[in-house]
Amino acid sequence: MLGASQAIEANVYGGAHISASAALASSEPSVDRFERGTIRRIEAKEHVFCDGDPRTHVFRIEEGVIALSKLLGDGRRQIIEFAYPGDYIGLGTLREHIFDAQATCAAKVRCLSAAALEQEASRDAGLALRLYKAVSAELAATRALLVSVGQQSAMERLAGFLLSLSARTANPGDETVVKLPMRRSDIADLLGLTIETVSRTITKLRTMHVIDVVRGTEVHILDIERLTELAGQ
Amino acid sequence: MLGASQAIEANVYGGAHISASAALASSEPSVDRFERGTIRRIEAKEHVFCDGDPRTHVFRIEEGVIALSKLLGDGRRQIIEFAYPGDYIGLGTLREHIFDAQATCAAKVRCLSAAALEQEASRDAGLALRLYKAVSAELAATRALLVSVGQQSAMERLAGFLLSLSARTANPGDETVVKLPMRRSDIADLLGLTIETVSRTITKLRTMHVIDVVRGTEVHILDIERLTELAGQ
DNA sequence: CGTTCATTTGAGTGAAGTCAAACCGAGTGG
DNA sequence: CCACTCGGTTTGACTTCACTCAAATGAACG
Repeated sequence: MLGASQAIEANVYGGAHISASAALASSEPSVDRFERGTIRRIEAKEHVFCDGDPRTHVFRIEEGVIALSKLLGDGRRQIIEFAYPGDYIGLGTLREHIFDAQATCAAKVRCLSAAALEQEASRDAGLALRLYKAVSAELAATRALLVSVGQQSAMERLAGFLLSLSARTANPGDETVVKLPMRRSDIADLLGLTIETVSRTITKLRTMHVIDVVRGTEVHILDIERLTELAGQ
Repeated sequence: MLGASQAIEANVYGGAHISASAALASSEPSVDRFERGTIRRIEAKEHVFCDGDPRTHVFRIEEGVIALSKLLGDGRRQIIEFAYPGDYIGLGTLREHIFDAQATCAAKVRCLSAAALEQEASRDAGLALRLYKAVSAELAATRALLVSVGQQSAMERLAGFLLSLSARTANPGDETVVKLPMRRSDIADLLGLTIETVSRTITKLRTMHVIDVVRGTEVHILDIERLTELAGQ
């Protein structure tokens, strides 16, 4: 059906710890309109929007990574997903955002009017259906993360995270080099662990010669089979 | 806008640990067609569908509770949501189910053709938009559960769960009596805990005189303020 | 070269897990 | 009506994985 739907299914089956909503793009002119919003540049750690802000826009990531997260009163934070280029954030039906969206590194996003999008979708079944599929894919990815956080050990979570990153962002053809465009604290808050546990687990994977880490931000997967085993099912 | 949307928002803001997708019902005749599927009776512990089954139907819960869960190879299980009467399960775009749906107690579901639903939605923007909103509400609920499982202590998770159950299922007017139509193991698998921890935590709440438990399955909330505090933010 | 921020490593603690046994209520059949 | 079973729950004793606190190391930058 849609050109994008295959990419979505691939993501979902990959058991993603990251967003999987790339279904809105379309070649129809009636939709392209929403692809023409202004570009906004975001600094590392800058917010795209905050918990409680009115939901005026939907954003498509053009460059960089945006972390969607919930901050609890005492400083604990859960990251819900990392949104990569092609992903949309801010979809939904609520009038206000209920999460923070913060860049983990310098990024660019395209701003699309939420009201215009919703209005057009109420007339255009094709667009509404793409919205449905985009959110469904995101739901599947969030459920996969929930399974990981609820049931798996630190090692399983981290191995699974690296594999999902690899499947999602590595150059096609070379799945062994994975860039980590976020701090350890972001990974920790995604996986429901602490910075120290993430660091120790990465170290363990290095001493096992399953991965190699270059300058802290680039992971080379040396033994993808072993890594897959370590990720559990 | 839609009559159901208010119910959805109430659920989402309630920080639900349970499903929140009651957006499909409509008074339009073109949609009512999908509300006329056959009723299927489900025994306690019986499956509505299994992980891997072709996704031929969407189901609306009419009675009882259905647990959506993922089973890992070694027996660990994560429950994704409890679906209550009015909720839909089996929505999405994948050709196969990727979760188990199992009754926690005797239940009835209405079976609706997934193909017919999707086909109708590709013509009817209103239906497609309702699908979008239903899945969006479910996404918000799943995210809330992820935050709880990823960041909160056993006590916080259980207190939050009891409150969300109370908001969702207690008789309007008396939010203090909550029926638990599932085993301790189901609660444990939803919250990412063990049976023993769930049991111990319930016992602690009882000795604190925050709740009272009748015959193991009926919780009386004695001090809802204290319970709310214990649930954290 | 010093400052700052992020990461790693170490030592000790604790919340939740495991294993095991006791308890309880609902059926069932003698 | 009681004894027995059976699934589910509770409680107890002990263990462990991940957390906390603290210090050392490393990388980036003016």
